[in-house]
Amino acid sequence: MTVDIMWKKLPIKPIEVSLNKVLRCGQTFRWKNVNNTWSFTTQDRIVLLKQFEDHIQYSWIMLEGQPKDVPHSQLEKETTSFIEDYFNLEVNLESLYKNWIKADLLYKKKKTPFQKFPGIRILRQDPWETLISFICSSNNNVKRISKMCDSLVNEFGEYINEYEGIKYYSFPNFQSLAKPGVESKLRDLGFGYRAKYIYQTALKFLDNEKYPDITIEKLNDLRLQDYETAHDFLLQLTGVGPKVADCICLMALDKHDIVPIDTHVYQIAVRDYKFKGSKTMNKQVYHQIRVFFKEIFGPYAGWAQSVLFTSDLGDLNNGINKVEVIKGEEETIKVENKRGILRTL
DNA sequence: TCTAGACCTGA
DNA sequence: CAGGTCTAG
Repeated sequence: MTVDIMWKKLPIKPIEVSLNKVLRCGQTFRWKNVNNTWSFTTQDRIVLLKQFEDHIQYSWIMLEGQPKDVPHSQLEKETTSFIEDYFNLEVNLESLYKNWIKADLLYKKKKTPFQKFPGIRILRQDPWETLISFICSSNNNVKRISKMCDSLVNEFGEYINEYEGIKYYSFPNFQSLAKPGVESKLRDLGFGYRAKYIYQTALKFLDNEKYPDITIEKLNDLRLQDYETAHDFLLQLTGVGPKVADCICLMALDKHDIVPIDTHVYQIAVRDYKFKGSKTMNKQVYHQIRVFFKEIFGPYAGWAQSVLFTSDLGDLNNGINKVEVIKGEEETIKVENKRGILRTL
């Protein structure tokens, strides 16, 4: 059975969103690049994206066996809404970059990463998915995190449909991950000690007796709460420390000013912004650096940080999500790897 | 309260 | 060593 795909256009330039960077810089681990088309699943469809010079083409494939009586125009509207929401398109990135460049040039003599890496924005991802993905990220690398997220949807998600010979599944809900045996299954899949974290966290959402306060509704509601409330809530969950909590705050809960401090960002602060380094990374230093970056870059400091992080990352093409590439058309991103002295935080 | 070590796995 | 967290003392 062949599926008809109708492509639609959104007038967005690469300077506002660079899919190749945004979808591979360690915010999301689940987009696949199949023959130069990006693909992702929501709960009820596969979303497809393709970037061009002055627009992005998008399409979708519905959950298999869906009733056909929903008008095409409505499905299109839903898909557009998802894209606008997921990519935070109401935020004008170009004007943010202008301010960041101005601020950054006070610290840099020549070009800043913002001039070399346009189009990097923070996504507005689903809180539950972001929570589980970033539990996987602890002491881990992008390639393996991507592989783990792929295992997660294939093993525990619901089947959506097929595209280009690949079967797509939705991201599993907490009920699926709280079932008996999930932990050992995750161990078998190579999750290591994170298997326990994920299972325990899912259990807390399931067990309304012991944890009446921990529900998906409350998690989603954190978008409307202040940062401290959100941060404290997340710290209750197993496998979530200050760094992972901040990633979730920034990438799912609309806390645009929060800069997650990891080994990388710490080094950037010391190396490029003359932050007075301390030997150990404790809670106090963590807080100091976050305030430090917020003072430099302002209310969207978390967004700015992702540009710095990506420019420092070097090879973005290291994930497993690149499925197949048309010969000779691969976009190569050349970056000198500036990683200096090492991580003795 | 705060600081070292252990912790899964794969490159 | 990888975008850390948990635990004991």
